[in-house]
Amino acid sequence: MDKQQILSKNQQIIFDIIEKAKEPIKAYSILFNVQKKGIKAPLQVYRALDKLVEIGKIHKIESRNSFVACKNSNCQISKATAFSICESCEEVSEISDNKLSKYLESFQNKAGMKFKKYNLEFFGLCKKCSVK
Amino acid sequence: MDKQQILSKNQQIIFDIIEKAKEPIKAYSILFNVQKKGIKAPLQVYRALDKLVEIGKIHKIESRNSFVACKNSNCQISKATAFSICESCEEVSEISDNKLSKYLESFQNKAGMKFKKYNLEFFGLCKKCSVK
DNA sequence: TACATAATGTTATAATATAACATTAATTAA
DNA sequence: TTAATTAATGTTATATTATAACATTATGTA
Ligand SMILES: [Zn+2]
Ligand SMILES: [Zn+2]
Ligand SMILES: [Zn+2]
Ligand SMILES: [Zn+2]
Repeated sequence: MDKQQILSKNQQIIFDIIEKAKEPIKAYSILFNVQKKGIKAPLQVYRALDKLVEIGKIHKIESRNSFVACKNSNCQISKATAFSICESCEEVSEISDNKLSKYLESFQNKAGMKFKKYNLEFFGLCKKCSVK
Repeated sequence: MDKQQILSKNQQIIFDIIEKAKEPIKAYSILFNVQKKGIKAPLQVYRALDKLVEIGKIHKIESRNSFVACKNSNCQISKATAFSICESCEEVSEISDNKLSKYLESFQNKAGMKFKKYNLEFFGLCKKCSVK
């Protein structure tokens, strides 16, 4: 429940950038943004990203290779994530829907595999783009 | 409903390899496999992959950057896909579950965005790996 | 045939991500 | 409070994934 976590220097710098960004942001765009702060190598960015994903402060949008800050207090440490993605303007929102997450968390496939995690990405046109 | 489609030479070669593979296969692994058949450049592979995804003969496993043949006659032209992924052995299966797809196809988020497509990836341990 | 569209071939390069190894900082436990 | 352990950082090089740009050939259609 409690996501509180002390971030290291690089983790904090990189998290701040992702949180301030209004749209998903890519690793090398983050790298470009933090070079003035002394983070010079891709690996420094990727390590911070890995950790931030692990502790659920950010999520990776897999279909876009980009990252967003978590907007959802109950996506249990990044184990259950759902997003809507506009295929026109690329706007991404994290979906917070209790019924949906309950449904997916309890989903059992025929092979009886027990799931620990899921990621769901919906694609379509956002309201703005669908009137154009 | 009818996925029948005549494939071009490169598309057929690449589809055959993906279909024969028992596990998800990556673009450059496909490239390696088809070099003896005269397909020499990444772009030739990626173009065939794009087309095969578009017509629903294969799907991309986004979290793995790999491709599998569709095993499911009713995942309407790749618009609605769900997979289970074992985090230990990386086995991937396409989930075919009518209730799940009905549920997700009719899902409406709060922003009222109309979805045309979704992709869902479940992660866990397959039966084999969970007894280890 | 002629026109349009789809697919192919080719070279170069962009974008995304990790390996390997050395060093420093923070945490834990004797 | 020091030693041991673990987490984070720094750095260089390289691996992996994907697309741009342009020329050519094949296929479908009027
Ligand atoms: Zn979240
Ligand atoms: Zn939009
Ligand atoms: Zn399918
Ligand atoms: Zn397994």
